[in-house]
Amino acid sequence: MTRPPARPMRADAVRNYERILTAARAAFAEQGSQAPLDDIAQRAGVGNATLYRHFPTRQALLEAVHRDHIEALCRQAKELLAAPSPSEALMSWLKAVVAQGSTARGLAASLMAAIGTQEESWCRDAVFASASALLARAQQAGAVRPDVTVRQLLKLVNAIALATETEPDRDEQVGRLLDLLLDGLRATSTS
Amino acid sequence: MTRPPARPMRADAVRNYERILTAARAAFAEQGSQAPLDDIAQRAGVGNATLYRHFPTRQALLEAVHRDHIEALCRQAKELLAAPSPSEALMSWLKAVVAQGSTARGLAASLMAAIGTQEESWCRDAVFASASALLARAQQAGAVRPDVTVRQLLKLVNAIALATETEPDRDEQVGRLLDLLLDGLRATSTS
DNA sequence: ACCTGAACACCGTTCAAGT
DNA sequence: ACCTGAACACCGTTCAAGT
Repeated sequence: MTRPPARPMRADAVRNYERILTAARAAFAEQGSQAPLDDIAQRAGVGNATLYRHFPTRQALLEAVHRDHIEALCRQAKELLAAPSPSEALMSWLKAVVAQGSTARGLAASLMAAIGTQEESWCRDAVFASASALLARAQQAGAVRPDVTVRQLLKLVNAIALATETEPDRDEQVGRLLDLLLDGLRATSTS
Repeated sequence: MTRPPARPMRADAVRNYERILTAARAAFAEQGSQAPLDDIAQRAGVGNATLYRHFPTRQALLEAVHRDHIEALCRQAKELLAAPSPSEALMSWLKAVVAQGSTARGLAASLMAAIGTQEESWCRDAVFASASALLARAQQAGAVRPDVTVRQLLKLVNAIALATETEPDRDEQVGRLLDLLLDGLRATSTS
């Protein structure tokens, strides 16, 4: 239900939808993913109930805001599936995931929440699909432990993104932590 | 300031202090670390302002509630410093940290918040001291990468605890994720 | 000194009334 | 259909008044 405009939408509704997204993007960037929804509505120049009408939950709003980023990640995953080295492809993608999560404040929290949820989540499904394909290929190539699940992998990667969100030297930190994790993922050469 | 009773405390104040702790422990266990403070005050049979008087912030209350657990972890760290294998000592301790974080709901979040904070935190100092000693010993023994910092280590470990907090098969998950991390921490034998 | 309930502020959610 | 502001509920924080 956080999918596109569905079908026919009144012109003012479309405009409000877009304005809310723009306002939310700015608010999340400035104040983090806990930014007050009333603030966002006010920035967008709409009533608070209108925000709620378009986005029933905060999670829905977060996913919509980060939709471009997530779609970019999915596209990148698709390209990487054609890369020569399955393990390097997976590694590259995970780095991109954390990079996105670090750049776009709130994306990490958004993903983490989506991973955990039981409910319908377009965001989770998309990310899971991308990660699954890359992981499976790396495992079939014998480059990554066969007992690692997509869920575990994403949880860990997002945990890193979360853990470093407020760090002063974010980029440096992310690189090192991710290297640690990726080393742990490697299948031991001696079976 | 989350330290012990300081100095002379009126009898009823001491009793209230204890009752709040007991109530908070139960509330955090049932509802997680976001349990309403008003609920806790009501359970304890005190005014909400009394809770606030004893514990100025939620963080202070969380630390006080988990004080026993944290002290247990510190004691264990001290013992493990005398263990024959520095690397196994570190590994054991980290497992204990996650186990505590998983058992006592809210502890993981509490620690994570403490690690990140700039402010005075008895909790953070104690855990940092324990972790530092064990990590340094393992690094000096050449068993763990020399470029891993205490901060990174604790962030990762707590991220695992956080990431698995709501998992159905928690114990299983924790074990596997921690193994992955610990493998990554190992110094490569070929220098 | 310490406790208390009430007041205040803030924010999410719902609803009756508008167009 | 969709929008709106106001109402309501919830919770954290502060304060004036009590003992």
